[in-house]
Amino acid sequence: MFSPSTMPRLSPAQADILNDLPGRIAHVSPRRPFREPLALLDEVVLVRKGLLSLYREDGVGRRQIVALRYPGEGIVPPASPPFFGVQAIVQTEVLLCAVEAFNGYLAHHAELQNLLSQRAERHTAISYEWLVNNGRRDTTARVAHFLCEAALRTHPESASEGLTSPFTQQHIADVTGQTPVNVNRVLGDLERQGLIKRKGRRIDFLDWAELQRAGSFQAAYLQ
Amino acid sequence: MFSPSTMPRLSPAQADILNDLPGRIAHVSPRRPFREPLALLDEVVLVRKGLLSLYREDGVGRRQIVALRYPGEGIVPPASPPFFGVQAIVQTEVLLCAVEAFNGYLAHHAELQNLLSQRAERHTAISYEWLVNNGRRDTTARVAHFLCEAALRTHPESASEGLTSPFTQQHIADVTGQTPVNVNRVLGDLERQGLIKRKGRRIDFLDWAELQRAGSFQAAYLQ
DNA sequence: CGGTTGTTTGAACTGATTCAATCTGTGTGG
DNA sequence: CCACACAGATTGAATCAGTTCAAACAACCG
Repeated sequence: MFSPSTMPRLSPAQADILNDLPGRIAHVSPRRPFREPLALLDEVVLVRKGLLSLYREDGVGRRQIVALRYPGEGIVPPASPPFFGVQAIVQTEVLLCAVEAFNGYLAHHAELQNLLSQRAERHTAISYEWLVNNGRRDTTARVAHFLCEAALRTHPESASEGLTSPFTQQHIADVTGQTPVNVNRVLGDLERQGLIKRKGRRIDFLDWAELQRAGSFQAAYLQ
Repeated sequence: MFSPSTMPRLSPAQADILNDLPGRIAHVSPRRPFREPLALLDEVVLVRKGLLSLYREDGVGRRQIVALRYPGEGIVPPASPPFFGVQAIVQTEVLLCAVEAFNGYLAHHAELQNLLSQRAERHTAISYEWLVNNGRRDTTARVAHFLCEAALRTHPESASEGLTSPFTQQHIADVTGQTPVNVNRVLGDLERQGLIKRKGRRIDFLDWAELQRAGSFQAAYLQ
């Protein structure tokens, strides 16, 4: 079920269309890649529950997560074989919809077209922001920024309180371009600075304003 | 004039459509930003000659170039005010086309739709690749990679020979997320390693295969 | 309970930044 | 044709952020 209540920025009308879409449900385990890079991807993938990552691997086996797909978001397979792989961050439920069927719907539902172009625009904005993050900010800012973004993307209305992080420190390292060891130290720093408080997977934000400042985070790019 | 001969990956039919597009020609100087971040951008921008950069600025004034637009490529303004700025790398000639007029053409020319979605796909691929570059590769690889990409995007057929670089070392630093000082050292290293040879703006590739290896460059993502 | 996955910590090392100075090339005006 | 200005390139020395390697620890699960 696609539902506006659990999926930020999804209108009821848009949810209805997604629920009408033909296709099959699949469950994706975080353990192994769902699709390897360059493997055939001939269906539109829509996340219903959980969280997917798109990643690239460098020649040397160093992994970089290049995008995330939260519930209500999806992946439209490129015309040429995709150079990225897909792997779940947590146990994930997806709707797989044949490209032709999807395009059929697309042609007749302006609302779906809108949704798609909005999402594309937003994902582009996020890519650019990540580029700034990895290119121009120090590791502390990168992690702080990522935490802010993750909280806002999961539940915008209560982002300032924190999030129950689905990510391992390795994941955060793969997004922010560092080693898991350093991510650990940075998280420790943020905690010592009184910006966050960790208990298990839960990360409470103790000072939302200051955390955003530490990450040079400005929510505008998420629209 | 949009022409397949000077614009890689542009079919004659696509060139015809672009040449039919209504709009005004403008000349953009590399000195100052064409559009500041968040400034109104209500026209489609199409590069006819030259080279544009899309950039973001961090709070601290550190600049990151997030995308480049070569001749035949363009910028479709996002629905919300763009969080990126636009600045020319060299003196550039653009066609500015009102969004409504452009959308009118778009609705009636499948070929233009194809062009647009191909380009969008390609630009996404490049963003992801840059993310890997900045996140996971050392500075030498980043510069080598960037040189390979730049040569291929300007003249695919003779990329292996090198390029007449329109970029200052500052530009390369802004793309690859480092300091211009270090870019200088890296270029020196590449030259000392016998991979490139510089005379002024001209960069000759002495060992195309090895340069690609040094940059973990695999052209597939450019399709 | 043993195995696996993830987190935490320490110590040594190194690549890249920073800051500052110098050098080179190009264009402009006298 | 020279003098000057300016943008960009080059080099050196000191510093530091982040990596690497290695090991211990904690939490979770069948």
